[in-house]
Amino acid sequence: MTESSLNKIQNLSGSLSQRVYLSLREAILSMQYPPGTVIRKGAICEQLGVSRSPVAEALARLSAEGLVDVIPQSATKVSCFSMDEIREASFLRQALEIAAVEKVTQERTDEQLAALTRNVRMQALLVEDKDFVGFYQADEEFHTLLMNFTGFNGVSQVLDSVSLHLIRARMLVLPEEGRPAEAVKEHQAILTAIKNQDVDAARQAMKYHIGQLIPRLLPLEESHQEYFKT
Amino acid sequence: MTESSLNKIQNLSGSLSQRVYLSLREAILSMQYPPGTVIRKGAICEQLGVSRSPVAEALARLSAEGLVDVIPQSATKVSCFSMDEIREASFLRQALEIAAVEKVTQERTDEQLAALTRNVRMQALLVEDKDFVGFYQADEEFHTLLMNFTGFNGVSQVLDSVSLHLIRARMLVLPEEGRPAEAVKEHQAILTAIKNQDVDAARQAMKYHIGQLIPRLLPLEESHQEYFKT
DNA sequence: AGTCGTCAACTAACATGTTAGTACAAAGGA
DNA sequence: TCCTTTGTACTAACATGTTAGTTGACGACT
Repeated sequence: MTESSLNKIQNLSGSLSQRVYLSLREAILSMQYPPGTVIRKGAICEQLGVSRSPVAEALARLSAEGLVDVIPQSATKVSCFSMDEIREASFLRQALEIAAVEKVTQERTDEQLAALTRNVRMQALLVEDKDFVGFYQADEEFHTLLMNFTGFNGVSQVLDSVSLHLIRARMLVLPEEGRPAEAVKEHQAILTAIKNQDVDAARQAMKYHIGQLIPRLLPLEESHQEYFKT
Repeated sequence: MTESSLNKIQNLSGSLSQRVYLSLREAILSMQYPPGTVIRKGAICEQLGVSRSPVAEALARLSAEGLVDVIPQSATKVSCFSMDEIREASFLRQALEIAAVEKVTQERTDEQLAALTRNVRMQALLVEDKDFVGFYQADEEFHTLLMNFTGFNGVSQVLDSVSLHLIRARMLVLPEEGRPAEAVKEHQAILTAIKNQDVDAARQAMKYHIGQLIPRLLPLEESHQEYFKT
């Protein structure tokens, strides 16, 4: 692998710093750069054909988000998981998703309900066809739709930023037999509550749904010990 | 004002970038740099006696947090308020504080309850003495205590980062007659719910408490039109 | 007089040179 | 043999030089 494992930044838009940031972030979240990987500014510069300034800025942002740990004057590493961080991220995600689903349940329009219904139907079809990649995307879209239906444009990005560690850790979890089908059922429960404008039911359904991730992540601390903080 | 309105960075710790970041952030949040203020890298460099690199990095972080708007190749300005952003920040804060108070209500220890009780008592005394600055600090401490009692170390920082626009806007609200006393009562209601381990009451009390801020911020859009996005 | 095009001044963005702190390894002493 | 020490190689952090894009004002043309 002499060639870069980074996405070509030519395909991205924005300033160089922005493109470098997106490229590195993608590499980290997709586990192409697994936890513990040493990131050297020089190597990144060479691979992407840019100078050290935009790379430094990108790494500063990743550091602020907790995706990389900078050891001053020494090295920069992709940050390791810690079960505490994962639990915290799950807590934050739960808080945000619950608040969002409560608001949407109360204020939903028929169009919004229709869009969500369409999405969940699609999920069911994709699982039936065993198209798990497609289901994964539809799953993400379901949650993004909910966030956008709150009427607040930024909450989706905030959710992403607090869920970073979850997204990354989830890449390690093999798709368990039957889990996608369960997830669809949970989404349907949420949808039903939204349809009925039952705030308590929506909250409970969402709480349960988000809570399902942590137990599936727990075994990782044993099975991928090398990715965790000691 | 030839002399800097920025805090001296010598008093801060960490890397130069970090210190510049903290200094600028403080200036923005305290409204020393009101919305719309043009920030020139050169001027900051001169005032703080550093070169452009750490300033650039600091501004990049502030930009990512939404405190400054960078106009490419042209200028950097302290971002203006928008009522949408403020509503969104309030929504996010409500989501986090509610989740936190629910968790603390369920899992609280006697020591935690005692610390909160002590804090609220202090609040009442400070209001009685008309020490509103002291009350403001105790108020903040109350919420910080709650966050820390969730057991998650980072939630307090996440709360700060989503509440940035609220903190800044609140600087414009004059202390209304009687409001601090009301706030103490609301804190007492939250405390009582925590004491009784009544999750629903805690949620309702917190929701009400956080919700009180928005109506008090609404008049700003008229009275300080110059600080708002057009 | 009003409008459009041009140009000069200024800025952020980027590239590159310089400094200083860290880590690791080899050598010397206990 | 193990611990300490010292020196070297490497890195992030910082300073500074360079580029390119934007803005606003001035002047020419309508």
